[in-house]
Amino acid sequence: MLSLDYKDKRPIYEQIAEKLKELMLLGAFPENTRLPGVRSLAVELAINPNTVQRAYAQLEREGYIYSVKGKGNFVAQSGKLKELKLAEITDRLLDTVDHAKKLGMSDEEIIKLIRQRAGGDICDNSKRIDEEI
Amino acid sequence: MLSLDYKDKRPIYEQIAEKLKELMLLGAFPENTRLPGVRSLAVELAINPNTVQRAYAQLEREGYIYSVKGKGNFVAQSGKLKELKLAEITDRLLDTVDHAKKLGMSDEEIIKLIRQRAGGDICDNSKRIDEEI
Amino acid sequence: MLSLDYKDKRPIYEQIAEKLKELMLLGAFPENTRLPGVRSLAVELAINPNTVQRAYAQLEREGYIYSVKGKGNFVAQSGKLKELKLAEITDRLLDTVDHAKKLGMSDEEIIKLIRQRAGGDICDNSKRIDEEI
Amino acid sequence: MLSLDYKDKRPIYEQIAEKLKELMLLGAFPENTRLPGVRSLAVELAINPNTVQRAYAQLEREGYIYSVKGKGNFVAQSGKLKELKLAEITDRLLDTVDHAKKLGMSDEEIIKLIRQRAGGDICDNSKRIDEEI
DNA sequence: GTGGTCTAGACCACA
DNA sequence: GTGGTCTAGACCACA
Repeated sequence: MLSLDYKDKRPIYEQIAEKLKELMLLGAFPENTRLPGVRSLAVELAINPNTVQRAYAQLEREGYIYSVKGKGNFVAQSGKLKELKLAEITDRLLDTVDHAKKLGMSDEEIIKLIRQRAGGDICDNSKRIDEEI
Repeated sequence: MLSLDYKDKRPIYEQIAEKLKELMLLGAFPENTRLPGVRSLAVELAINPNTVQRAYAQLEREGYIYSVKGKGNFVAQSGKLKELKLAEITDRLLDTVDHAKKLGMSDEEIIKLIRQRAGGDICDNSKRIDEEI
Repeated sequence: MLSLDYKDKRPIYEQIAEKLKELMLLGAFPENTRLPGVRSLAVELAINPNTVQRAYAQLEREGYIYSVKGKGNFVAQSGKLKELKLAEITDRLLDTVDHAKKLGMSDEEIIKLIRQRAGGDICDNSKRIDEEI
Repeated sequence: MLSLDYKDKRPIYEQIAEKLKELMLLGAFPENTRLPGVRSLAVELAINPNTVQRAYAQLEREGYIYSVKGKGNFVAQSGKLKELKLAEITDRLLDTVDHAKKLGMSDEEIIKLIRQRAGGDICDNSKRIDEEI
């Protein structure tokens, strides 16, 4: 279910959190689904339970899951997840765009780069772009 | 000239390297300018010379500067810097775009988000695509 | 397991890296084998842990090993090692051949020298070319 | 006449020695030619006279030049130079070949690599090579 | 325990 | 003076 990459520089607990986050944001679990228990996941991944616990703690702190004492950890409401997903993506986009701009790149140059990378050239029927800015 | 953030998770040497990188990529120094000496920068930042040394070593490995024994550390050719700048930006863009796509977003949705953030909304003749989020 | 040469001009960390590189390229370790810990190797070689750390850091940068925080340093995939080995050898060959050519030697003269050194003399139907030296 | 590369990791005095060596080995100077004076070469290269002196000292130690007190430094006999040239090249070749062999490569594989690099394939009219070894 | 970072202080080669 | 290397010793995050 989850695969770890020990060559990855990020700590194991963060990789687990990240992977679970992705699965939840992609809608892989219905809301309120119970996640695998700390111990069973630890066994499955052949790692220390503390490490799994740490991953779950982080996910809870960020609002992706909620824990019920003695019951387990559960996936948050799907409304909440959608909100987190949008925030996650826009935050990262903003960061990257800000960085590119700080180095002197314009919005249109950035978009051009994305288009080149994507291979497609969908919006090329628009009028000369720069005159509108 | 440089400021350190001790709350930052990243190691000091990396912060220094990062900041200097930015300055160089922005063209803040003419090529072949001598950077502050290992010891003098250490005094200025109130840190150990070894830490500065480490930052400089990393910058040299990455091609941003070259060091001359007994003379100092010098900014690389501006041609080389431009090349590194483009690589740096596109790498980061790719990462972000990949991440957004992994979460189920299309190229056009990504571009739309950037446009919204930028304030402009040029390519709005495309169909509505945001309903999915 | 490793021996240091203090008469050698090269820094200790580089000697260590070099020796380990050789062992790995020769296939002395299965892939993913754990290398000796930073501290234990330091004790064994009677040097400072930082120096070992530096050697390991360089090997990691060059792709020979990967390090896992809290676990240790591990030998890279043997596929990766083979690739590095070929690169290492051809780089060095190129350098040497370039140097010999810069001093006015032809490819065939170079090959002849290697054959002489190797003991064999297979391609001796070529014209005499050594008169120039 | 001589150009320095400050990005080169080797010390300046070694670069000078190397360049002069090359010129002499290529026969650029008649034997017993007087080399430029320490001070004048230092001025020309905009470096410290000590550095030039060091280069000359090394060349003398290796037999490429001889110095006459109060007169200057002179190119060695061309017989001596030829001998040094051959030694220089074969030494380096031996080193490289030994290294490649230590990593498990055969003489013929090495020669093949050189041929590939050279682009030419001169000796291919010989019979199957491996059966002769 | 293990690697990663940092400090304080030293010595060396080079310029 | 300047960068490069090394030591001794400390602290932290992670497992």
